[in-house]
Amino acid sequence: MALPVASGPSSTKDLILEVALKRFGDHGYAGTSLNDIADEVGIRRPSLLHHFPSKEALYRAVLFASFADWTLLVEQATAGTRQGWPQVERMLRAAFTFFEDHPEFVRLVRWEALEGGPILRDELSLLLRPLFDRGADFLEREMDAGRLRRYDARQLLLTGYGAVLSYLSDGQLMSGLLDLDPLSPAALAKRREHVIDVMRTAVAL
Amino acid sequence: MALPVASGPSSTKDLILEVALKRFGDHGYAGTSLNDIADEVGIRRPSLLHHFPSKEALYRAVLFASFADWTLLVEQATAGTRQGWPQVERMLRAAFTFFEDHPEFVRLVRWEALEGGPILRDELSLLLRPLFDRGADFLEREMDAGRLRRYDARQLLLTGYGAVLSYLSDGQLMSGLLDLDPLSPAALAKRREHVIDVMRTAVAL
DNA sequence: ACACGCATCTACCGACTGGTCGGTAGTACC
DNA sequence: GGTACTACCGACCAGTCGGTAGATGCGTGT
Repeated sequence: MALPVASGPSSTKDLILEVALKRFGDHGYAGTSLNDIADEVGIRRPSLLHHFPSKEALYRAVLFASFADWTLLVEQATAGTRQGWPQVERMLRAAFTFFEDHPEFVRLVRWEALEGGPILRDELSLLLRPLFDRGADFLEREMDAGRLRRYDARQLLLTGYGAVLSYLSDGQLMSGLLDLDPLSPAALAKRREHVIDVMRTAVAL
Repeated sequence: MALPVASGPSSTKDLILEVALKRFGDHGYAGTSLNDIADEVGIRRPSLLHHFPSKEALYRAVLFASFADWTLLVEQATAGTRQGWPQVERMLRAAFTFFEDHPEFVRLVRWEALEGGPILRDELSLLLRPLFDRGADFLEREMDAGRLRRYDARQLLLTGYGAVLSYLSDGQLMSGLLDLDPLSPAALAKRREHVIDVMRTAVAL
């Protein structure tokens, strides 16, 4: 009985998903061809289409698989009964760590948010909305209890979303504006602590 | 001598630029075909290629024209000698108004930041960097003078960038998470005041 | 030994891509 | 009345796209 290794996709299908996630994340849906993916997997395009019936089906599978990971992390990070700023910081740190470990996911989400195709509008929103509402409810509860400074809870969530994801998704732009590699561990740590610092000053009491 | 009307492109070339900006902003470089643009302009593709020698040349022209507008706005908003938070708020409001008026520009920048093609890396960064440095210098000066709370100035700029642009670029995602049209005047005003509110709390003294 | 099913292949399709070619109106200048 | 120029067009090019059809090989169960 072999140990399941985190980074070792055994089946061809898993390998396709892994490669597709990278390619879609790097170049978006329109900018990625099935040949690109198949070549990197080491098979021909028809073989790829044997595992997934169409390009859109593959893209959908990649998107939902990634999103499931994200949902799982949110569940873990929001378990427990912590309150006020400590819980906000806990969530921020968990999100940051997750995004650092899944940079392709961040970029995939950004492509999807930008393109705004039917998948996002009709299906992904339905999955995202509960998480968003839960976060907003938490913030509102804590604001009511006087443990956080009062803002519009939903707007605050979007501000955090933008502050964290923009940095991680816009790599080329960042490396043109900053002096060191924006995705290096040092730069990521700096970014993380800065966002937490700003948010703490803005919302903690 | 005719009055130059802001929204009236007289020549075919200007019309092409206008349509191309919209298409590239909506679907990105790879997701836009020259036929799409030519059809909307009302000419055939060869005629379009008579005005611009290639797709990339057209894209480049669109990008630099938009960027020139943005540079101009920054110049205007930073003229004068205002200090501390009032100047930060002034810049924030100017930027927000500009982005509201040029939604295609916001999305174009986001596509470019995400795709990270050679244009961004080799040329756009050179134009963006001075603006970025100037902003960072201003913030550092004001922090040194004790008129703003101390942060890493460059990180703070990036935080503002993400907070403002993410909302405006990710329209479909926002409309799935918020209840009213995220680009309606009411929603935009709400977003603007929220971002300013958070930033004021975070940096004003 | 044989049949079955899965994974993969080669070969091909129609649609579309960015780009080129030759040609044709209309117009301005000399 | 030439001549030259701009703006446009239809036809065509080679290449790529996503997707399909049919054959081959290979492992397994009977």
